[in-house]
Amino acid sequence: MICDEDVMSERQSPGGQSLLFLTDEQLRKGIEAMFFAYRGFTADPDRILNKYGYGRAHHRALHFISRAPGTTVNNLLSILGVTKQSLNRVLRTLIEDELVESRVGTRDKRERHLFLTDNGTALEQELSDAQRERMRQAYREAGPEAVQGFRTVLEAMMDNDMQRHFTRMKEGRHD
Amino acid sequence: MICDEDVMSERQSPGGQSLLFLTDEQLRKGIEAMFFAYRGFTADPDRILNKYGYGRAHHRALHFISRAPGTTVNNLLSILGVTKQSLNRVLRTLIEDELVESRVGTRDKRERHLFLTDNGTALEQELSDAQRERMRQAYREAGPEAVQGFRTVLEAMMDNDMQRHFTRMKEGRHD
DNA sequence: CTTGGAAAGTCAACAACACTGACATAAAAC
DNA sequence: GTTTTATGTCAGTGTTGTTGACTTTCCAAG
Repeated sequence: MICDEDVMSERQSPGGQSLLFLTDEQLRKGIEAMFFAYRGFTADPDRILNKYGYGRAHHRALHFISRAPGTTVNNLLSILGVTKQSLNRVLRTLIEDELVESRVGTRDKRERHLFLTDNGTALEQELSDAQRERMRQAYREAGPEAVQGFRTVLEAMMDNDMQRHFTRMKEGRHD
Repeated sequence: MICDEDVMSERQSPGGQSLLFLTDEQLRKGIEAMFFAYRGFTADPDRILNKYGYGRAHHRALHFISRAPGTTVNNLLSILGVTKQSLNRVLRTLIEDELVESRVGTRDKRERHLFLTDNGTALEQELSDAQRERMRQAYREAGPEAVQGFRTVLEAMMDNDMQRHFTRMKEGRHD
């Protein structure tokens, strides 16, 4: 599929550290791969969401509430990187449809803590199952070393803020 | 950053082929990495596009016309995976603004072949430079093996149609 | 206790970008 | 000569994002 010279020209410097010679062509291929892959990445959930009359924004909210149950609206805002008005529109419909529950904070009553209801959990599962299945397939095809590299490059591609969120997520911290 | 056990559980079967044990947790991390990374991937071009009053759709059109000069509208449609109405809105403004030139086909006069003008090439360069710089940075940080893996997983994540387009693109075929 | 400011929610207006459906024109294909 | 293909266009709609203005709630500092 992808031959070595296709991906990267590499030379060994005297000091032992490897210098990379990345041509514009090789970088452009990476860009296109990212574009096409993201389409695949979202295709399955999009189909399911459409079935229920929801959009990608609903998926994202469900995903991160599922990952960090009890998260506040503000925390979700900073993870998703949208305005509160935009998030609020989505949250409102999810709460109205009883997929998400908003509980007033005990320590700070201004804050709303978000949880998935049983229905919410069910939809999140359906979406997640589809997306994970595609991921699992890709991982299986590519093999373990490829997956390691995949994750490493993706992490290096994030903004600092996103890296922070990603790391906190990995560590199970979501306060 | 990412420890081995974090990414994938691997066992060596007697036959020598490695079996992968992918937990939902590991797959979810991959999903989140993809989400955050794509934001970083588009952040720089988005800033530039905003400056000129264009959007992501204009970038995509410019990119693929630059990659496949003389491509037809139909080809572009199938690459981008949008409706002709959606693409047409974008193309019209790019042609009006003299970033893209549309030439009637010689062999088949129904077809329009698309080319970047000098101005179009300039903007495409500006966008591409920013995106390639981020890509280069990520590749450098991650190292050559990681890049190989990155590309392999991305390709496995694409739909078949997208894989076809991607392969044709790689081979420089765009007829 | 009062007040400043943070957190959350709401309303209105708007823009980008996707969609569907219908229709028009030109040219190739049969 | 009819049909199909490629392209373009008009109108309407929906999701998701934006800004700006405003209110309510409530913690915390003075």
